[in-house]
Amino acid sequence: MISIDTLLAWGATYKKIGPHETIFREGTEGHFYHQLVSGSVRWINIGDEGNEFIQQMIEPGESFGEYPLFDGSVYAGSAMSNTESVIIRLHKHTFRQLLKEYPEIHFAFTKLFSERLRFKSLLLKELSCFGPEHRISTLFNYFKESKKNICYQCSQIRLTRQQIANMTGLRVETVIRSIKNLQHKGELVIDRGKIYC
Amino acid sequence: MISIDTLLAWGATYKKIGPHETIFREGTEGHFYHQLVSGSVRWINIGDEGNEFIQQMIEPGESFGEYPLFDGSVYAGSAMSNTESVIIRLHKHTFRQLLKEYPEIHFAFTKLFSERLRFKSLLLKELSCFGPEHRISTLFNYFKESKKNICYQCSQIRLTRQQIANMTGLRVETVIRSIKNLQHKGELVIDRGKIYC
DNA sequence: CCTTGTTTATGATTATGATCATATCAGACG
DNA sequence: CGTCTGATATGATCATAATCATAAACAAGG
Repeated sequence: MISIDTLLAWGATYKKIGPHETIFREGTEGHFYHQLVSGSVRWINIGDEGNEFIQQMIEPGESFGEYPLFDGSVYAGSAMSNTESVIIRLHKHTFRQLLKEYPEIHFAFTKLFSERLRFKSLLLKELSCFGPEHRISTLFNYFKESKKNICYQCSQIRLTRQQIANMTGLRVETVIRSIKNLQHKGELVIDRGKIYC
Repeated sequence: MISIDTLLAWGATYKKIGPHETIFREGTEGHFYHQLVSGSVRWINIGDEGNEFIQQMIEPGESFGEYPLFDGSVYAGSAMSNTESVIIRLHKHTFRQLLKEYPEIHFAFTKLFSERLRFKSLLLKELSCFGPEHRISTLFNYFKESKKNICYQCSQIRLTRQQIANMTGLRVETVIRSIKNLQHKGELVIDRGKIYC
């Protein structure tokens, strides 16, 4: 979102994260702007029986955990690393100063929020109105258009079926069976378990 | 969101809307900033068999349909009036000029977006991880805290069971039965069909 | 090449919310 | 006051995804 140079100039610091580590926890106060430099992070909620809902998979260059910086409330979800990762952090106060200094960066954030709201609205509509196959199909289309969680050369979905389940409110088995059905309908291709669409 | 005076000074115009009218339609281009002055509007998606998902009930003073103003894409849902309403509109271009002129208004919008993202994240978590009673209970708690869709004197929920169903991805009958259960558990009170919590 | 752990796959059974069918209630209005 | 309409209520049945159980495939590492 923000160039590394700008962040460093404003006093941001790097932080190295091991695999399967918690970066921040739902319900706690947030004092930092976070941006992923390398690796992979997921932003999740955890239900009663430890079941996970993935709100977003964060890819290098993307920011995460921003709500507290704008509305002053606590984190709405937890951030966990999938692999060894590097993040860059900036203090909340400095971040807000930076936005005031650079209105164009502020507008970029409003645009980002707009797109995220759009995606969450889409997902809500899906979870509420449609069955498994439709949900998965819509999710894949979104990945394709936004070039997220997908290899942009070979169109391979870079998520496990468990992760897809955790993004659509379904169980692994249902995802596996639904994807099979979508293959039979010719909507996608499965080769050695890998999904291409 | 923005004071009527400011809006008028920048050339906004009033528009009167009859009951059950469409203000804008999902998938079409958006050229206006909309703010509800009086009446009631809902922002919805419509599924395959005409079933409705209510993304938001808009109350006087609130703005709606802003995504296209920021990310340049089409409307993510349709806006329909529930009752006779009055809205005030400002051209997209003028709106963006206004934001540049008043950074504090821009920050107010970022905050609003933050809160909306927070709510949508919460709902997604609910739809994905929890059953009917939990969903409804969480929704009511949100109404209580945010003072939305609730009479702030008597705590009466100002929504029909059908509308609650359309916000939680459930059917009316399920909502009716779940609310009954919540009453038995003492989580709320039902009097002549009205829900108090 | 074999071993180990994770991911994908598939069948059988079950539980839950959707659906269908009807009935009752509350409020508005002439 | 009766009439009408939209909302709430309740029982019976059904369909679908969850759950449980188990197996096969694949990737990584020595």
